Amino acid sequence: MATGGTSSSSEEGFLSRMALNDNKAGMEGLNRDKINKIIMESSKGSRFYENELKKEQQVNQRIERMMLQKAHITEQQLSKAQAQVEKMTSDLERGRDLSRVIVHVDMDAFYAAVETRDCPDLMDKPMAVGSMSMLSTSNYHARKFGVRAAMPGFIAKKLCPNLVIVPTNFDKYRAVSAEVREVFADYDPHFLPMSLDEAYLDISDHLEQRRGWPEALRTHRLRLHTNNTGTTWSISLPLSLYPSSSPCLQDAAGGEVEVFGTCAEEAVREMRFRIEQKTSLTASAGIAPNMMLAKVCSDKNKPNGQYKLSSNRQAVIDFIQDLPVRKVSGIGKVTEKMLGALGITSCSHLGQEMALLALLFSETSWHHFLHISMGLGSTHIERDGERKSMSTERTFGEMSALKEQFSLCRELCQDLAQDLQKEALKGKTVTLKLKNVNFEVKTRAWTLPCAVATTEELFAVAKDLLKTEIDNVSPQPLRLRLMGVRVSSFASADDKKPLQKSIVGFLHKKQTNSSSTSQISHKPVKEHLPKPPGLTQPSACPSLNTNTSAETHISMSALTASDKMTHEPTAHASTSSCCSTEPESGTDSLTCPVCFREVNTTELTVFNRHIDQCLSGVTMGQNNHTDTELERGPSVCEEEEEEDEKTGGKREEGAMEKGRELLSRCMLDSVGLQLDSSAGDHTESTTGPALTCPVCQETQDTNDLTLFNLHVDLCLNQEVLHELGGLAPVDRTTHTAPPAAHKGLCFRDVLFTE
DNA sequence: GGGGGAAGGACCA
DNA sequence: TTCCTGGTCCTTCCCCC
Repeated sequence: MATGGTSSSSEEGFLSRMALNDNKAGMEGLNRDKINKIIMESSKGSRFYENELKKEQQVNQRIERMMLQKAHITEQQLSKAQAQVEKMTSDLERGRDLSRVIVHVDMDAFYAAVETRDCPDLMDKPMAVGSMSMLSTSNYHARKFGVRAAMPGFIAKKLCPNLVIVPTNFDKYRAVSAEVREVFADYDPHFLPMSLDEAYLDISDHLEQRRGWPEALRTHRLRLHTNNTGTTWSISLPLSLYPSSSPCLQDAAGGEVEVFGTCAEEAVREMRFRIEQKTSLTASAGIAPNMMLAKVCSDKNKPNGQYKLSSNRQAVIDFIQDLPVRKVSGIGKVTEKMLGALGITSCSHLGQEMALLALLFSETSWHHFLHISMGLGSTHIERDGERKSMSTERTFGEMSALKEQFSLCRELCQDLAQDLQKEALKGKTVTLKLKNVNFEVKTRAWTLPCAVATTEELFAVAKDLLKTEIDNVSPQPLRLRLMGVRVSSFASADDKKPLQKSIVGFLHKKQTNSSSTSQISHKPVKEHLPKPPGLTQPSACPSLNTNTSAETHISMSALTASDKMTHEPTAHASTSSCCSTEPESGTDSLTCPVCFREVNTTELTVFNRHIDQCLSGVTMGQNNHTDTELERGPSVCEEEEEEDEKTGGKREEGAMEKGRELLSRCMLDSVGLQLDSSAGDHTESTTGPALTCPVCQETQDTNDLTLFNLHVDLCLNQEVLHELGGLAPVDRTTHTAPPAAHKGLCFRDVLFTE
């Protein structure tokens, strides 16, 4: 039921949001009114409906603000914007590239088609793949009833009582997708898959080669297929579905063959033919000079069809003229509605109102609109760069019990940790996503100074974020219907490189450390530095390895933590001189990884003592190192020191304590890493002083680093388990870190076991 | 005022 | 009775420097 005060006009508006989106192949000419009535009746009064109503109102408010803004635009502003648009238009026009042949291939009703292929009984029935909660796709029979992807199954059933709902089988779809991709690769080895059933290809190079191909290379034989019931049938479709200039011939064995031509349309027709031969599934394709247009074109003759847009400017402009904005990828229901409020429904309108759009929308948005209105898009297909985030989430019936919530949280962290491990990723930002029973979504994120990846590390952060949310609604229970955990801010490729074999490398004289300088110096210094520990971070750096001993020190990505704490200061030390290509020579000093100062000694014993003092805080009175110093490094350190003198050195000691602790912990990571790398080389590792465990502080009766590592692992695990009980996110209003168990960490003996 | 993190939302398949 | 999942990008807000 609509909330009080809901006017009929807002319901009308709401209907546009909830109503059938028939912007999909196979859904033209439906009885929209009848379908929408059923959808509304099924949805009204539900929490989902209420939430949609709320979102609709927010969009309406956005539109109102926009219209108000529009009313205040002066002629002068408009003409200025017009000049700006015109300049940009001519710049873009000059750069227009019509030389590439881009193809967008989309499998027809993919999941449904796979299921139908494997169960021909479904052939003539309306069917959908998914569940009563949600459908992934539907076949063309079902679409005639208004049943489509992203529709709940129970509503679909009301629209089409005879609908057969088949559960999803992603393993099967992945296998078929792999077969399809094998065909794609023959036309563009660098094709860009967008999902299991969709890809972009640049076939320009293929066409170049194809022109010189003999007919035999362009001839494909029709094959017989056998389905899983043992029935054999010819999968050759009527040739009319493959309109071609080339004849259908018979080969020597009497089988039918198809000869394809050399032009783009023929190449794509051949590709679709081969996909169909290989998988018994049909695909549709669009051929155009860029990705944006190819995507629109692939929808033109769906299903089992293709459309080519000529590579000349006028053809592109003509094609764009009457294209509804909603057909363009990237323009969804909200943008469509906002543009609609300005009277813009087609791409030609978009072009006409560009000056207005430049004043009402952000630069990114109106630039995007301008590209669309000119029919411009990317002509360079490149695979996505590095992954930006990884997440897992789960929807369930109402969950209010704390125990269940924390247990699920841990499960999600575990799943995510496994996924991260598969791709050897570690990230610094952990985000908890919660959707309550009213469909309100909240995300709560925390960024750590070190990259994390294990279940315990993720859970340590996620559970604190969850706890905070639970506390916020207390004494009411947190009534959830979805929970998710995401990790982002992955360590960059640079960070992953083993810049330094061990922390000892860092302690070498600066001139010996040119490699790390060259790796890092091109980036702004600040980017590489950890946030001031204890100032904005939640809890003890969970990058403490909590893995089992087998994996504790070998993780490559663990380098990120050590990089942050060991390489960066080095980079820092060299940053001051990085502009000079001349390495500093003749320096008889070592740089302290804690205070970043140069210690005038090359004696490790003396230097060790200095580090110990820095870490234990004994020298605080003399040093007054602050977290800010830790962040900025030596060049700023001195200025701060002067400032400190002026301000009487009043700094937050608690924060400093945290900073030292955090630093110590992150350095422990480095130590672990070093130990492990040395552990692989026993000839080097079995000499040296007795080893003192940096966690329990006890001297171990062994020189064997493998054994010693095992001991440290055990101690660390215990330490972390202890900590997991007491982590609390930082109070963002006061910016103080939560208390965490601090141990005066002395890892000198471990550091210098060379 | 700019940079950057957090939060939320749009959009896609 | 019942409305997904996993990802990217963008905008807005706020804090800090």
